[in-house]
Formats: sequence, structure tokens, C-alpha cells
Amino acid sequence: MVSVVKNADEQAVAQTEKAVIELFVRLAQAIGMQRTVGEIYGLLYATERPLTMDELTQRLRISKGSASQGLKLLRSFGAVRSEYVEGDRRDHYMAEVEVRHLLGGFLRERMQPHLAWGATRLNEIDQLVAALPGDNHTVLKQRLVRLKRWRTRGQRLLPMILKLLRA
Amino acid sequence: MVSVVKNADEQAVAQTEKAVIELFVRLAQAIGMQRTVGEIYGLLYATERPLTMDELTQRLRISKGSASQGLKLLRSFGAVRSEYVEGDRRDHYMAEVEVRHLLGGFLRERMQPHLAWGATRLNEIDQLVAALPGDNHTVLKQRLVRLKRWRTRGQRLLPMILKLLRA
DNA sequence: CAGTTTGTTCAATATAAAATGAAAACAAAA
DNA sequence: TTTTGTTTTCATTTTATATTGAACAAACTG
Repeated sequence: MVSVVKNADEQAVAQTEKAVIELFVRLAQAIGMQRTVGEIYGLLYATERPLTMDELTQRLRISKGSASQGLKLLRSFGAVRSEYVEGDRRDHYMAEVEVRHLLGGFLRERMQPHLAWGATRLNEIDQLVAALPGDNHTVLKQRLVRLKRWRTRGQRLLPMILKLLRA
Repeated sequence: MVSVVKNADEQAVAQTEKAVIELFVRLAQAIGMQRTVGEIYGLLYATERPLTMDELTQRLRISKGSASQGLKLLRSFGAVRSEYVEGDRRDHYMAEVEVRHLLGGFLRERMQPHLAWGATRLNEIDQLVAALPGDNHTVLKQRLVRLKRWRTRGQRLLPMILKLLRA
């Protein structure tokens, strides 16, 4: 931007942009992602044309490192893709505006690993419990059975939610 | 515990307890709660009889403050309840072993407010967008319509999940 | 009622996480 | 191949969050 003075339209656009970014910052924080990730996605979401990393760092006043890492994460989620622009060797990034990409990526990349870890850990605990002196500890044993049921349920819930997202 | 030396059974129990606590610590962190909260719930989950705050602080080596705050949160979630023990004026806490209490409380107390905030914010953004110069910004307008649909969907998804938890 | 026990709050501290930016790695152009 | 523009990595710094513990308040006791 050359001029610092903005006319009414520009102000209105900037204000809207800011509000959209804020929305995604909050969403990011709600699911445990960095503020910069929310900012990046928010700005891309609010902007029609693809943006370069340089534009992101300048407009959001974030470092190159943060932009690079944030974009990496968002791409791994499938929430952002880069688009080829003729005659420019820089990458140009666009938001994948389908919200399901954002949430689906999050569930796949973040939740699934936790559930998998829990599954193995529960099996290990099972071994430990089996080795406990037989007659008492029945309550603990019952509780663990319960937990295992829940783990299974969680594992099953994920695909269901992913399916719902697709709908 | 009077003696530091443990027999095989005691060791086995301690080991199991530790593993269960670790499981809940991880779960806590996965949904953005403090490690101490996970520890408290984990120990209560692994223990049949109700425990006092004092026992919690000693066995988990956490401060009175952490115990108090963690219990407060867990009670607000409905994941822990205090039980009356005759002839002892201290509170005795038990885990609500139904996992749905834990997850349901979390969804109610943590997710719902976010969604509600998002709803009002989206309406505000709507006003802003309506004020934008009419002919261009159509893409942004379309995207916001999309977002609003998703917010509605999210709002509806919560009760569905809560219902699933109940099943 | 004074003394004691139990529970909470909150300012200070410790710990953990995120952001930065300089340097390295990479990739296209010359 | 060398140069140049771009992106990634990662040690350091900054910021945010969790934990502590002393001070306070509330509830019980004799």
C-alpha cells in the first residue's frame, strides 16, 4: 500500500478482513493451534486472489518463519493449497474454502494420533492389570473395561464425524 | 505409606496407577487442559475409595492450589463429585467414571461458549459485509454465507455428539 | 469464643509454547 | 556452474500458561 490514508471503502474492507481474521484466530485457539496459523488462514480466506508468503508476512506483521511453518501445517491439513502463477517463481497460496478441509485435516492429523496412542497404551495397561493380585482390584478392572469401550467408540466416532463433514 | 520398600503386589498396583494417570494426562492435554487436571482425574479414576485433597497433593506431589483449582474445574464438568464420609469434615472426591461426564462437561463448558461467540461475531461480520461497496467483494460475501452455514452446522453437531455420548 | 482445620484465591515464579530472524538449503535463471 | 530469489530450519528470544505457596476466608470444634 502506497498511501496510508484510506478512503471509506478501503476502511470498510480492512475492517471486514480484520473481523474475519479474528474469527479464525479464535477458532485456531479453540482447537489448540497457534494464533499465526489462524491469522494466515483468515487472511487467505478473506482474500480472493492467492497471496505470496511475502504478502502474508507484511500484511499480518509476522515473521518469515511463522509464515513458513503455519503454511506447512495448513497444507498438511489440506486447508491451503499453492497455485501456480505464470512468470513468478514464488509460491502463491490460497485458502481451501471448504471448512471441512480445515476440520477434517485437524481430526486426521491431530486427533487420530492421540486415539492410536491411547489404544496401544490401554493394551499395555491391560497387561499390567492382568498381573494384579486376583481377588481385589476388581473395580479397577471393571473401570478399565469401560475405558476400552470408550476408546473403541472414539475410534469409531472419528470416521463418522468425517463423514458428517463431507455431507 | 510408612515403609518405602514395596512388595511385588504394591509395585504392580503403583505401576498400573501410574499408567492410568499417564493416560488421562495425555487426554487432558489433547483437549487443552492442564496436566494437573489429568493427574487428579487419573488418580481418582484408578482409586476405588474417595480421596481427600490432602491425599491428592501428597500422592501426586502437586500444590494445594493446583488441587483446589483442578477439582473445581472437574466438578464444573461433572467429572468429579464429592462424597460424604462420616466423621470426617474434609471433602472426599470420587471420579465420575462415566467418560461421558468428562467429555460432555468439556463440550458444554468449553466448546459451546466458543460456538456462541462465533455466532454473534458472524452476525457482526455480516453487517460489515453488507456495508461493502456493492459490485465487487461478491466472492467474500459468498464465503461468509458458507461460514454461517458451518457455524449453524457446528451448533447442531454439539447436541448430536452429546446424544451419542449418552448412548 | 479462641483455636484449629480445611478450602480458596491470587501474586509471584516456574514451565512450556510460539514467534523470530539469521543462516542453511533449495530451486530456478543466467 | 554461478548467481539470485525463495523457502525452510532451528537456536534464541519472547510471550503465554500453569503451578506454586503464602495469605485469606470459611467452617467446624471443644
